[in-house]
Order: sequence, then structure tokens, then C-alpha cells
Amino acid sequence: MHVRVRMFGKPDTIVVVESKLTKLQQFRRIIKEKFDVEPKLQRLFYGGKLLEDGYTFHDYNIKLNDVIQLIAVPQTVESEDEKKSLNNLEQVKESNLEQKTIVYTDVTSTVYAVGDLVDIKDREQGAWLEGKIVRIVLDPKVNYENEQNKEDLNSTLDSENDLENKPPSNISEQSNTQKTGIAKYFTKQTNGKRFKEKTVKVTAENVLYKVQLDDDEEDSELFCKLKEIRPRARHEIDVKDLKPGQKVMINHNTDEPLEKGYWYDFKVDEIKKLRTSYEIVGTLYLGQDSVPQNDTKVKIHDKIFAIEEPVPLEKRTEDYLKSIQETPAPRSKPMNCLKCRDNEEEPCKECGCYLCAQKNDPDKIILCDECHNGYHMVCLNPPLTELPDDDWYCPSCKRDPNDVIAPGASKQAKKSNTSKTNRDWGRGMACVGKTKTCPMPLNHFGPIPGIEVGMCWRFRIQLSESGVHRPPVSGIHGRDIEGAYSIVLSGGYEDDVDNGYEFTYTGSGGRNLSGNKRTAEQSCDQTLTRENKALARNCAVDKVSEDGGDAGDDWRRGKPVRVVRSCKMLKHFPKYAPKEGIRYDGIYKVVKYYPEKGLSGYIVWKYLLRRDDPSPAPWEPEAKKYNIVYPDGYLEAEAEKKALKEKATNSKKSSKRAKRNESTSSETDSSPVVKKRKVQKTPQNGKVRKKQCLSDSSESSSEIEKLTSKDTNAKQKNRKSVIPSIFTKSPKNKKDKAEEPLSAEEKDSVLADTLNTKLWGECLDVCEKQGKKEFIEHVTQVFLCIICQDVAVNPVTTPCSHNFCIGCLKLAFKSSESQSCPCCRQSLAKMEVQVNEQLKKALQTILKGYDVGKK
DNA sequence: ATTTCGGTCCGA
DNA sequence: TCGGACCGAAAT
Repeated sequence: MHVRVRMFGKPDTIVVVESKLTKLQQFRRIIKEKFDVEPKLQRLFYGGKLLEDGYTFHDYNIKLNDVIQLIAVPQTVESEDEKKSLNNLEQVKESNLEQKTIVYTDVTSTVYAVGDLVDIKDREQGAWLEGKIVRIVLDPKVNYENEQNKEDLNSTLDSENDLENKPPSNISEQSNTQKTGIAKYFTKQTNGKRFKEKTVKVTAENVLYKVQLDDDEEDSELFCKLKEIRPRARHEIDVKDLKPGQKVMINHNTDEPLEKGYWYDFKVDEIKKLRTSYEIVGTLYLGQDSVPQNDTKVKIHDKIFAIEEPVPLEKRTEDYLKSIQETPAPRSKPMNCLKCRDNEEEPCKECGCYLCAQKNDPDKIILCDECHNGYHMVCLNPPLTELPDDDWYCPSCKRDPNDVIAPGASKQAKKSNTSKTNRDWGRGMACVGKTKTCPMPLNHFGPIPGIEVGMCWRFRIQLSESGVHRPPVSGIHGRDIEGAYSIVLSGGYEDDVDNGYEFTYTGSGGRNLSGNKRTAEQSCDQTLTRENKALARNCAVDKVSEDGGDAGDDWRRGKPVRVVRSCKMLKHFPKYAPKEGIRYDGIYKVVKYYPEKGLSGYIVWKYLLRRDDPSPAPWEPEAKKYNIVYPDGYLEAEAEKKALKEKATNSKKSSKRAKRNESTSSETDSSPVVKKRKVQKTPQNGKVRKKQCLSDSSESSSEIEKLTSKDTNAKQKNRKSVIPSIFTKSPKNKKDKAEEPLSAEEKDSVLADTLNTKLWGECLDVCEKQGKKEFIEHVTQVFLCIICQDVAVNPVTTPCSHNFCIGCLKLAFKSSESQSCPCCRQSLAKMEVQVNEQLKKALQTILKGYDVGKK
């Protein structure tokens, strides 16, 4: 599979990895090749998490085409780290020789006072924790000799400048314990007390704030720099008042986004109202250095706080002092145990004793150094009488030292639980999920705005993303209470028969799929349930029946089914199948459905589908052709894979010059690899296809000739079905009552709709020549919303003279970036979306009493 | 929890 | 090259 690696200032780069089981250290080597950043200096983030070696893409749930952020750590810091660890070694030696203690020098800061309530930035996660300043001292690490000539203590510290513009300190503090080595240096130079009397400039660089965390029982020595603290958050912001661009502090759990977490800075880009809550999208700042995580989605399940700016002591007004006196209510923290949700009453094996699940005597619960489960010492068998000095392993983690694996023994004892096979299942497109979502509702009938007949994709999951056909595997998408929205012709069922404009489809089921299979031979009768029932509901009959149903002449009134054909149909019905991928072929209706003994001998449900779409079928010569669409980055990744493969074979057979020349020549067109293959294929298929097209058109035209020449819809531009043939109503229906005129009210309402004069003209023409019944029929066709396939309710008339339901149009706009007409693609960005009240009235008046539209 | 007209690897 | 085995994801 492949992912996108994003590095500041560079375009995203597609990086191919073997599979989901690729380890991070392997990945780092590829990154090194591409970005020239040493593995050690790479900081990789995914979903706000720092990725660590030893884990796989699967462990982090990194999916196809996901973005991984790469930050190169500057070399200097690395060497600084190394220097420090060297120092530490020396320090340990020294401290063994002579026990030195650090002498801190109290100073006064111009920004904070002892006792100030502050938030402290956690050095790993970058979360803000609640605490209080208990002491303010000089940083013993800073060499003051050079400072002394400079300004004195009085030179105030401009807090904002210091906070915003301060260059990053090279001395990165590792922990809160100041090592004796540096302290010794400090005392040598100054000698503690005397130093205090000296005037030294107190800057963000050299002052440390000792803080006490609110929920830290032990008095840990935590010294913070100026930039690591800020006044305690105390101003809540209502989510409704949130504005894009605003930077606030929010609660977020980086591991479990739905749970309570810690408090982080967040820059808001977008606020989304959900059913019961809000979701905000923006930049989350993680880690000590506030690494921005773009496009992070956070569900609001807690307060939102304003970020407080420090107020220097001398600028503190009485009001301000009063305001900071009060201690804000403690902020929520992540749950300690998600299993029992920290309910002390509830027995829990996760956070209590793993054996008895009780939580009593926590001091007698020993933790396993392998699995970290807890065990009451007395619950163990045999019970432990005293705490072991060394590591302790629970009964299930303990390994018998005698139980060694014999040399040459093939398999290591696997850590089990997950899959039982060693199969590397994570490869390729087999197991990927969606990377986009179609905004149309799941249960949408009819065409998807922006999706044209003939559009084609390589993988089923893309059809799911586009909204054309949602299930990644299943052939029918539908709900038994409502109907089917789309089906796939893929040759997966032996009883299917495809004749293009009509086909017989087979229901699903009747197979034994145990063993986690997706397909199998028919092994029992199919039932009229689930998808099968759903598809039956599309048929324009009163109700679903176990005996089947037939809509007859009314077939067009059935619910629309989006139909896609897969290239897998080439095998048995090549006439109408795409050469590659899966193609949207337009709207079909279920003419009839019935149970029948299939080729297997078991009962299968069969459905006769018939095309009812204004666009020409993709196999017709006049149909618009579309290029196949691959997933984002797929072609690049394939080219990359191929290049890698060739590189591997080249290095293996490096001696063979000729061979190498051959492959390099094909390497030159590495990016059009796939294209080239396509071209090679075409000549063969091209011939066959042309012939097919010819026979197709002759066939269909003869059919048309054979049939009545009278096609009521024939003059409808863009709206008529391309294949009216046998499916149009029999001319018999069209006798009679041309004498039935329109009422004055009806005529007036039609004339009032000036935006659709031309279309109404067509309708009136039909009325005059063929009678009212045909007129009504024509009106329902002409003013059909192509999005929902019903007569437009609350119709909007576009400048390009197309009509849609206002709801459907809005949905369509939402689903694509450009606001264009779902019918003719003309830009509608400037159009004011409003109901054409005249049309609405006209349709109501004319269709009054007629049962049109099922909504 | 169940179902599924994909997709890929692996061995014959 | 082909068929068998079987994995995640999405929707119901």
C-alpha cells in the first residue's frame, strides 16, 4: 500500500510500503531515501501520535493514502542531546564521589508572582496541566558571567515578546531534576548567597518557575521556563461563539477521540453542528514544541477555554488581582480505566485485580512487568508474601527458563490472539477502507450529482467513495424496508444474463460463507429477505410478495436503481462490459421479480431490470467517454513498486547487460507504465469492440423500426431515454380525448411560470396533439428532478433552464466543490437558490389528483 | 453481530 | 497461469 508523507515546505510525497505490517524502522529507511533525513532525526506523526519503531502501520491503524507528517529534528539538538548524555555520565561519576546539592537562588520575576495559578505545558504531550507557582529561581544552567555587564534586574521582561519571539533554547531540559554537575559549575562560579546580591537580568532565558501540579501528591521538583507556563485558564467560551481562526484550549484524547483527554491548544478552522453536539476541525498543537496537526477533527464534549496572556505584575489592576484569586473548578482529565469508567464500585479486571476484579487494598496489588495487569498478592497461587525486588511476571506472562526453543525450530511462539495465519493480509487494495465520503444520504435513490453515465473506476471502494455503490463487496445496496439504491453486475452469480438495456439479475445469499469467505457456490435456497427484499421493493407493484411481482407497463414507475458494470462481465457478456474497472451505466428499473430454480438447482430470486436513463448507454457510439479513475496516488505507487522491483532484479542480475538495458528502457516511461499497458491491450480489444458496437446499433435500430414509430418522448431533448424501443408505452394507450382542454386556472398557472416557457410549450404541444393524459405524463417527465427522479418538489429553476428540488440541489452543491448544474455542468456559483413559486404552483395545479411522485 | 458479485497472496 | 484460501471494511 502507499501513504502520503508531508514535510513542511514540500509537496506531499507518495511513499510505497510493502504492507500494513511494515515496521516503522523499515519505513524510516524509505524516508531516508526520499527526504534525506536520517532515521534518528525523523519525527513521524500520524493522527497526532508520534510513531515509534517496533510498531507496524497496522498497529497505528494507518490506512491507504493517509498523511504522515515528517519533521526533521535539527542536527544541533541531536548533538546537544549526545553532549548532555555524556555530561550525565560524568555527572553520575562525580556525584558518586562527592554528594553535591543544587543551590537555587530566589529571584523575583516581573511577569509572575509566587502563588500564581498557572497552566503548565506537559513536556511530552504538550498538554496544559493545572498547577501553581511555588518558587521562582535563577536557572543554574545559565552562565551568568557574561550576563553581568548587561542590564540589571529592573529591565523589565516584555512578556509578549519573550513568549512569541524567543528563539528556541538550545538547552533542552530533559527532566525536572537538575544534575549536580551543572550545579557544581554554578556554585563554583558564584557561591550561592553572594550571587543573590548581584544584579542579574532576569529574562525568559535564565529564570525558572518551580510549580506544583494540582493533582500531584508527591512534591515533585518541577522547574519550568517562562514559555512553559501561562496564567490558569478561567474564561470559558461557548462553542456557539467560536470563530474560525480563533486559538483556544480544548479537551482532546489523542488515543480515544470520543473519551475525555487532556487540554491542548487548538486553532479553529471550521465549526460543524452535529445532531446533538459540535465538531470542530482545525490545528491541534502537540508535544513540547507545539507541532501543528492540521485538519484534526475534535468532537466537543467538554468546555472550551480562552488562552490567557500573562499580565506583568506592575500592570495588574485590582480587578485583575481579584479575578485571579478564585480557583477555577478542576478541569476534566482522561479516564484512568475505560473498562469500568473509573467507577470505584464496579469490579474491574483492567484496573483492579486481574483475578478477583476487586479494587481493595491497592497497595497489595502487584503489577506484571510484561502485561501490566494487576494482581492481589493473596489472590495468586501460591500467594506472594512479600514484594519481589526484581521484575515480576504474572502467571500467563511468566516463561519457564527451561522452555527454550530448540535451535532450528521453525516458528517462534506467536503473540497469538489476532489472526491465526501468518499471511500478510495488509497488501494492496484488498483491505483498504474509504478515504472520502459522499455527502449524499446513504439511502439516496437515483443518480448521484456529479456522476455521469460512463464514468469508470478501478476499485469497488472508489464506487463506495463516490456514492454510486456503497458496499465494498456486496452486489446490492438496499434496505429491505425501503428498496435498493444500486447494484453491481460483476458476473459473480451464474444465473445473471446481461442484454445491455435489459438484464436478469440474481439475488444474494443461498451460499455458505463460513470461513470468512465472500463468495461460494450456491448451497441452499435464497430467501426474499435483506437485499433481495430491498430490490423487490423497487418494482412498481403494490407490495412485496413471496410469489414475486410484475409491474408490466408501469415498470417506469418503480424506484430507480443505479447500475454499475464491472469488467468481470467481459468473461460472459462482453458486449456491454467496460474493458477495465467498474462503470456507472445509469438508472434502471425493476420490471419484475420472481423466484426460480437456478443453475445450481437451488431457488434463486431473479430480477428483470430495464434501462430508463436519459443519457446514452456507455456502449453506444454517441455516449461520452471517460477515462478510468484510479485511487489518489495509486498510479504513482504502482510505478514506484515497479521501479523497486526492477531495481531488485537489476541488482540480482547485474551481470547481464542486455537484460539491464531492456529494463532501463522501460523504466524511462515509468510513470505511464499503466498507460502503456492499456495501449497494448487496445488494438486487440479495439477491433472486437468496434464490431460489437456496430452490431449493437444495428440491433437496436432494427428493434426500434420493428416497434411503433410513435414515441411520445422522442422530441424531448436530453430527457428522453435513448432506447425507447419496446419499453415505451404501446400506442394503443394514446387514442382518445384530445378534446379535454386545460382549465383556465391550469393555463394561467402555466403561463405564470415565465422561467420555463419553452418547456411548458412542449407540454402544451403534447396536450394539443395527444390529449391530457399524455400531457400529464409529459409534465412529470419534463419537470422530473434528475437527482431524486421524482417530480421536483419545491422546484428551483436554474439559469440554464433545468429544474431540481431545492433540497436535492443543495445536497448536490454540498457534494462537489464547484457549484455547477447537475444536468449540464454550467456554473451556478452566482445563482440564488430559491424556489420557483410559479412552477411550484403550476405543478400543483396540474398534477392535482394525479398520483405522481412517490415522495 | 451478520452479511457480502473484492482483492491479493500463495501453492499447484 | 489458475484456483483456493481468507483478510478488512461498510452497511444493515
